[in-house]
Amino acid sequence: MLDINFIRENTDLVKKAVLDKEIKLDVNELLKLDDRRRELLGKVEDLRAQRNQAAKERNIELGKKVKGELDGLEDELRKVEEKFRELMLLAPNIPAPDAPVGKDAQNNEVIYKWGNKPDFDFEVKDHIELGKNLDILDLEQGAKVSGFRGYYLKNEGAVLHWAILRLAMDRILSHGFSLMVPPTLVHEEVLEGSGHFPFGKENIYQIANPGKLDSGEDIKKPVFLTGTSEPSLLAYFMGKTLSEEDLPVKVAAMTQCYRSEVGDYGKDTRGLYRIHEFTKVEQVVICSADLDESEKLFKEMQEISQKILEDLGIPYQVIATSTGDMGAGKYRMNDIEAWMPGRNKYGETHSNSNLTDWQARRLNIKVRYKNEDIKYVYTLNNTVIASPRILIAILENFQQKDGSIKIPDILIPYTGFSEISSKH
RNA sequence: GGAGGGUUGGCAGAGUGGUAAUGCAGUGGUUUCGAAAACCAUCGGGUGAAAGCCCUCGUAGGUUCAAAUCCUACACCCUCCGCCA
Repeated sequence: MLDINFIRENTDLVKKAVLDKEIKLDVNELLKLDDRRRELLGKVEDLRAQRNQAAKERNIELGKKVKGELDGLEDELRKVEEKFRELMLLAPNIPAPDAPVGKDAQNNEVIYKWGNKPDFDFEVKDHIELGKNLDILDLEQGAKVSGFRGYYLKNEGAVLHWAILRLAMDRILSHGFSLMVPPTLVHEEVLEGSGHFPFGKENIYQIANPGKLDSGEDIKKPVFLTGTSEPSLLAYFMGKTLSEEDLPVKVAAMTQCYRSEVGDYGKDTRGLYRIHEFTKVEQVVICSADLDESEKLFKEMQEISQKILEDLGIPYQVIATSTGDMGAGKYRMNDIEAWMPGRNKYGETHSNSNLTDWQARRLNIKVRYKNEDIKYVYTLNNTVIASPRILIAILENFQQKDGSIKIPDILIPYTGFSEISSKH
């Protein structure tokens, strides 16, 4: 969410952001609605002041007269405010001045490359074939049990999954992030707060049977499965005013993530790349309302993710996402793409975002400074590791001629084995 | 499954129909070599240059000229009994 005063004073900037991010919002309509809202609010507050005065004076006659005028206006105000809020939820954050402008991923810019792509002197297999041959991945049974995009990891495959997640957990703990186990079933306002609603609503699963009340009545408030732990980590702080010395808040969680992928029919239909549920270690930072500090923390998180890939020995590139690809709430977003030989291209494995105060306004998270100033905090979030997608890169980059997989040294303490070869 | 009690600012806590006491903590200041103590101011949110005005007593409805207070529904917390692990 943006400050309505900011929208009034920087209308052109907001209109440009709406255009660059391809948001369906008529800024003029929003401003007109705000005019009407202010007008009504003024009248209503005036009448309320009269009513309060009448009550103080026990002036029942005046009170009755005021009530008559107030009822209709309050009703209209409620309707106008509801519509106003709807449009406000669509107003996008202003992207960073150096973010590439463009409507989609075509306009993303590669800003950094690391590592040498492996040079195979044999025919490269993809993770599907490797996984099947080594008996560590079963997509057929996954589909039978869970439907399209279902999977089983087995044997060393399952161990490898948890090994890399444990490595990621150790990394964030050593960087001073505190661990949470947050809900993955959340209410609508949590996803609205993070900005996943209304924009990405179709990618979120809703629970069909949210349960019953003590009285035996069905629960009516909808419940959703989160696609990342970011919303619930942030929502822990919603409605709170933090103290300056509490910042920056650095929290992280490892949760199962659920995505319906309804907007991506026919995309990446094979293997572990695009699946309905996966496990992710995610980090969230809440910091002072200071752009420089948030950019510093953004960089810090970026380095944690890059270092993990470097320690694993996986070639990658860092992408500055374009305005159209970054999402409405974001000021800046960098993706990391890991080299995936089976696809013969880079595939997105990480995403790091700075949302400045856009989420904080929705979630009402503030900071009180020593001098008593109160401001909305800035929020950031970053992928530390997401598995099994990252396994694609590991299996495919470290495959050997005989079809075995060499495990990166850094992972051996977590796996307990240094290679996966077919012996089942 | 049954029976009670409760929810008011960061915390404690008054307020049972007339528009939110008070204390502690916090912040700024006076004093001090410095601190403590004391004293003064400030001390829920919004708007505003300020005065002021509006909002706010778990949430949502309702009754009333007027609701923290009365009514209805719901949420959450606590205690006890039962059951289960």
